[in-house]
Amino acid sequence: MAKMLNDNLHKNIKTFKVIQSEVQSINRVALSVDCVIFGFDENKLKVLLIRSDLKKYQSNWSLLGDLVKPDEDLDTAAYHILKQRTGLNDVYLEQVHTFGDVDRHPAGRVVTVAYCSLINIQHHKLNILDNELHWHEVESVTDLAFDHQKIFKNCYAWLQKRVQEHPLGLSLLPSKFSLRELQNLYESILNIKLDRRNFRKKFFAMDFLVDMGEDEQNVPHRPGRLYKFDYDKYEKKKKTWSGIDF
Amino acid sequence: MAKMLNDNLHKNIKTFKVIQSEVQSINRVALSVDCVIFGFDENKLKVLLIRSDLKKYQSNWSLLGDLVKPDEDLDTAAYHILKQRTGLNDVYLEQVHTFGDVDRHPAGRVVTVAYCSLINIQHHKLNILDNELHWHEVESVTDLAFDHQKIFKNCYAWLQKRVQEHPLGLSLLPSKFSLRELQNLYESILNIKLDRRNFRKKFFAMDFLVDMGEDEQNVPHRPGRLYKFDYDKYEKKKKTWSGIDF
DNA sequence: TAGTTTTGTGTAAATTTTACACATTACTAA
DNA sequence: TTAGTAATGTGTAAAATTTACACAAAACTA
Repeated sequence: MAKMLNDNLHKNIKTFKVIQSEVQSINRVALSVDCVIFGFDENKLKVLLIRSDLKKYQSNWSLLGDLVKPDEDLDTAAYHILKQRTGLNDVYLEQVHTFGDVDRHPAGRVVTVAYCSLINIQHHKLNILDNELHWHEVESVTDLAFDHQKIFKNCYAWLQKRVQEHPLGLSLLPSKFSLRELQNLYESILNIKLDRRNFRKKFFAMDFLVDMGEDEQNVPHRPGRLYKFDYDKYEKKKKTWSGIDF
Repeated sequence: MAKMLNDNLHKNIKTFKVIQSEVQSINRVALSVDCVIFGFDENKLKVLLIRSDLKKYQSNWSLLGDLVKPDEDLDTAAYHILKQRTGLNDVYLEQVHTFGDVDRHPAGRVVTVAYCSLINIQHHKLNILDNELHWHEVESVTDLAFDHQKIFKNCYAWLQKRVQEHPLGLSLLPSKFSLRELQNLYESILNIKLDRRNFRKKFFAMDFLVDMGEDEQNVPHRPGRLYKFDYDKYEKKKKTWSGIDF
């Protein structure tokens, strides 16, 4: 019995060493994170891009990314990029997909984890002019560097789907917003027109909007009422069953 | 002008070399794929697990995974695992999430990309007894090795959501199935009871079921009609707008 | 003060979802 | 053969949700 335990122990140690050597040796790849940072301005959905490191003076834009350090969690690495580029702290960030085709990057095997982030475009302004950063309308994003066009397309599709089932889209607006702003947001993201009365009815029925008792300022027309979104209430009510439908 | 081009060229080459050295040197991690393989048998949703490599004789199960080779695409690596473990070729496989916390694996930094796979449990039978593989009811899956419990939980939740909006669940059934089997499947995955008449009405209304003109065999009661799912039709009709609802 | 633009509101029709029961079929066991 | 069992197959009425649609009021502009 003691022998058997001993055997097992040796076997375990041996197996562990095999795994450890595999992990430490040749079977390793470079890992990066790329952030698709969405913003909303002038009633347009926009994405933050940077001039590609490579071919710096050609017209190739790319997503904001960086290599993941060996002592850095994936999510942390993505947050770092956001912090560094936008100066923002509490942003909506969600992992979307990992792209790992062998030949996706010219510098060798680099696997990249794509994140989507949604920020209120008013809140930063900084760190933009310094660098080679620019906001681009999503419709006009073409010819990104590497496989970034594919990554972007994937993330944009993800957003269009996600925004219908989760209130993440509201991260693109100021914390106080009018129903018109909200509707414009959805219309821009989804690229559709919605009926104004039905849109309101829908959102009021969800019962997550809190009337702020204030109206819009400085609009050249009748000002609309301002609301905020009650995330706590949403978290409590979150539904798991939406019905089979495809 | 020629000088400027030359400068740019040098700058590009320099930048490229910096990136290349970063990619090739220290900033690398081991990468694995882990497959959550779902099956459906005896009206239960099941998952295929293997005894952990480490602690081989303790009761620790783990997901099926392997390191990704430097010349292997991620999806390919996941397919390899399925092929190797189940002998199956054309299985439903989809990437779900990447787990990359620094300390998630005892053997060092290993980032893992989780895939979900859905297979028809009848079709393999093979490669099971040879190894330390077993089908486990999803409800009784606890204490998986490493962070596999977390990965499994994430993938199971993903399946419950995904199955409501996409017909991937049908991959768990034989190609010809009765409506009872289909309903049992949904009830098991979602852990709910559904009204039989409304369930039928729903599926017939979707209009993707093709009547095979055959009935069930060897059932100890009145046999039900067999149908298959028309994937081509589904692909054409796929909806993008499901309505804002959360 | 007239014109422009946008807000805020309700209702009727159509569609979808829900709840619910009974006759029929095939097998099993006495 | 027959009674019992277990599942199939089917329809309808009520409730809830979604859709289409128009006009008065508010704020600004010229």
